[in-house]
Amino acid sequence: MVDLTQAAHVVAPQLLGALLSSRVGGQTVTARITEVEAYAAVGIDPGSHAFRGQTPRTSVMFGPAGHAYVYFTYGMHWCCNVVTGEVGEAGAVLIRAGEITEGLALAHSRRVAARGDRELAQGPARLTQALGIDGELNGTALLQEGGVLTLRMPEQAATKVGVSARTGVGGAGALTPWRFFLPDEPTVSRYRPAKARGSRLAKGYVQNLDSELW
DNA sequence: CCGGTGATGGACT
DNA sequence: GTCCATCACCGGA
Repeated sequence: MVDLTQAAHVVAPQLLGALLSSRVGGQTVTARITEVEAYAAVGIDPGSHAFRGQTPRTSVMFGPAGHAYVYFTYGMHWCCNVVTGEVGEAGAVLIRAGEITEGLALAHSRRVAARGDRELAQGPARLTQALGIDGELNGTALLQEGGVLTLRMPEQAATKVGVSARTGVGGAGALTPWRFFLPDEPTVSRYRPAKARGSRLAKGYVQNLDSELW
């Protein structure tokens, strides 16, 4: 069984294959998680929202594991994290992409721009949109039956896991390879290293590392 | 398939 | 004022 009170980068690869379901308006949409990113405890990860300490926005991250930290970004997008670690640590795993396995019609109605099933949840903001997740669900418990959001762990842990640097994180935070994904899954978002635009800095990052490296 | 760019608002320095 | 844990759309190849 997955222990969510462990560090985020330990929990993150174990969430690959997990099923995240939302029941909004009485209808269920389920995504099988194919890509995640880990954000470490307060003070040790410059890429984490919690790095500089607790603020009103990040208060959920400092609470107990197994709750959803949902935040708003770029003026229009929501992203969903699973809080990990002990209370006060503020670890989190960002759910970056998934395959919609239930509620395809409803997911398409929420994501009109998606050209096919694979694009429904291919990316963190696309996934929240397909599942109808927004800021109202910030702080929701994920491990209780009958909740609006439910996270069901995979029956078997993934044996083959892709590893890379995190997508939108630059600076010192880019040094830790804490993006994990299921190889050969079409729903994994295309890899775009931080600061790739016009910069040669991120060019050399490895896209797929052996799982032995972590 | 690929890279470039505008949209858009809130958190934080 | 600056920086985003991003997406959709456009044009070029």
